[in-house]
Amino acid sequence: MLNTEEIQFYLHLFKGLSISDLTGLFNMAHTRKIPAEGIYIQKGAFAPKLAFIKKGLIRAYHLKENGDEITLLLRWENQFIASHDVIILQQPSRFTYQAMEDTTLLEIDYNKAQSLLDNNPKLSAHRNLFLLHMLAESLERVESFVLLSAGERYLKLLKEKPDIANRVPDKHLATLLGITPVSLSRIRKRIASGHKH
Amino acid sequence: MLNTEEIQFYLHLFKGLSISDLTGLFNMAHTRKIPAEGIYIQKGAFAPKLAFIKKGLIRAYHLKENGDEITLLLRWENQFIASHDVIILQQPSRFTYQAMEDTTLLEIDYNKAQSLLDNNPKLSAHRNLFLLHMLAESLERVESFVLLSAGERYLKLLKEKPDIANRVPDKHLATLLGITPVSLSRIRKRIASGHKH
DNA sequence: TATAAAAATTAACAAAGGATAATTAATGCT
DNA sequence: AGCATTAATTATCCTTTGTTAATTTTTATA
Repeated sequence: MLNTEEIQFYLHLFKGLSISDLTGLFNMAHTRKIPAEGIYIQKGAFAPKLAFIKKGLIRAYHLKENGDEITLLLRWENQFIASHDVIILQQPSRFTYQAMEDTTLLEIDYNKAQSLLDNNPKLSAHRNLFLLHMLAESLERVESFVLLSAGERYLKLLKEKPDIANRVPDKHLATLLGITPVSLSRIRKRIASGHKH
Repeated sequence: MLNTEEIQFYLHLFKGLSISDLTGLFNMAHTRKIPAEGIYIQKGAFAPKLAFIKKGLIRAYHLKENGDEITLLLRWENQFIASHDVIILQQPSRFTYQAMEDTTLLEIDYNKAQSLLDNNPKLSAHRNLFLLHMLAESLERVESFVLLSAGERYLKLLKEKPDIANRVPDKHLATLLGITPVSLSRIRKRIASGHKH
């Protein structure tokens, strides 16, 4: 299922884990391909699945009554993606998860993975590190809303993920930053004209 | 160190844990009292400590160049408090943690706790649940910035923690919500005058 | 390449928010 | 209780953002 190159890659990514630790996980994983614009998790879905993004980009969005979409989350290659409603809150997903590009996932049943991780201290320790990392990410995003202006949040996003602007329409970046597409367009204009923010 | 009533309380709080699981943790914990206005973690501090708030309220804030304070976090009784800079990012705390009331903490050395948890699967599983819970909390706060207006965020805060308004000055609630105290005052006026949002 | 569709920009106006300062209210302290 | 300090509100003015709609640009596709 995995070739030598991939094994090397994952051993490096999950450093500290042995090949046998990894193979247990990979044996219960399967590859899933989502075409661009395809839906990975439908709003209302309740299947506890966790996926590693090998390639591509997934967007989670909320659908407003008037039909407008608000993007809550973008996840890309080498990140994990899951509905936190399903996994953490154990409720149907309030959001829809859509591929923005042709996307390849390594998908795993969360409950099965759980029991495997629970019985392997080394894997448990890694899960712990991953959770801490995701918590830090989320806290940093909260900070950006409290401490930064919309323009500063936009610049920060571009700095941290420069290719995002070529992979996701600005209108989705705008709602991700908590503003409207029109407002982001004005911010971009201000930035382009050398203005401070 | 703990009386029967407290043991009952903690067994219920950390349900699924045995008394022996708990005592191991409590034996390495010590009580710390912070008077109102006192500092728990100074900006720049690097001590890896984790505390359970038995009583009181802690505020984490950022100090701007002009002297203004921006509140990032409020934590109260029966919640854990730690500098995520120190614990997760392993860097000196960028924020100051200050008690808003006379506060009683059960404090533990994070590194010592870690090794104890690492060697006890039941405790590890609980740590995992706590991390998931904190992640959910943080994600929900991100959602509130993306999906709600400032007024809606304020009403949501009051609904989830009604006594907060009597325990923390509005100016701190304002910056916690990402707005200025003046703006919160206007929002309160709009709400009082029966307006929508 | 031509055409249709979607995205981005711009405009105009209204609403909300930020900055500053003055005023009023609440709180703390001796 | 009286006084000083701090918090909250209000006012003014200016900036930013939201809303809607028109226009331009880009992208996708026949």
